[in-house]
Amino acid sequence: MKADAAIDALGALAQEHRLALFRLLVQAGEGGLAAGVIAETLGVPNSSLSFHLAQLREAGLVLQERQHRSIIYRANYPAMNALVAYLLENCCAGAAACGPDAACETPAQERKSA
Amino acid sequence: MKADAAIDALGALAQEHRLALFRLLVQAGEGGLAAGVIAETLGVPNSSLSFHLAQLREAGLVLQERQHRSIIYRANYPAMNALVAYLLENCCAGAAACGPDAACETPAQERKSA
DNA sequence: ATCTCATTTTGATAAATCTGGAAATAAGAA
DNA sequence: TTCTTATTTCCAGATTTATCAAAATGAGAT
Repeated sequence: MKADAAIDALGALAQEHRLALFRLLVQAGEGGLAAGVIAETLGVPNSSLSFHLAQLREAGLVLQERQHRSIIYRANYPAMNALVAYLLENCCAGAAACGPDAACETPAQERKSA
Repeated sequence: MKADAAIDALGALAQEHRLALFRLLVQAGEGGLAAGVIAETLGVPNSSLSFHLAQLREAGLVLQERQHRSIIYRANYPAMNALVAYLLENCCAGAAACGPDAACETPAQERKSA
């Protein structure tokens, strides 16, 4: 992952409605949710929600697919994984000094290849 | 972690210089780096860097400590861990459907308690 | 073809953010 | 104290972002 992509993704998540929206999709799983359902769940006007969905989609964090009359959105898990990996890259220069709270313990290192 | 804190952290990271700065500190490890060293490394004017350091500090992502004439900044690893955990919370509603690229495999779940 | 529902685009306004020089502050050195 | 170095605060302007009603689009249903 390149810096620009990470900035886009982080910026997309750094907003009240979009963060709630993304977490909603993350928790919804592979089935995803229709735009209208999301708007109602979050209590956001359709036009605003559409704007935020577009931001997340342009950032690569969500995928969209038409299903009958609705458009289904779902979280792009690999993209989220790549973002986390980017943040933790080369954490602590590999030093053992990272400690248990350092976020760069073994699981995080594995995440790099995801 | 609450939504507001996560938004602050994500917003702090969603900027070219701050993302480079944070990653620099993450890779620098517990020793941290002086503000001046960071400014020179990133090629950013002092006043701008100070602004960005303050953003990251207010978001809780970096810690500062005076050392002689310099002020040393270092990454707040537990805060970063909490942010990642917040994003992955209740991923896929615990369904096995997450798959290998779902970012919510076992290591991610462990992250929640960090 | 027409009707209806679901979603997106438009457009205008309001609010927040980034930038960097100059001045101010903080703390050790001479 | 005075000098020097390190960092932050102030300021103004330029850029980006959020909001949402209204109009436009898209795709089944009748």
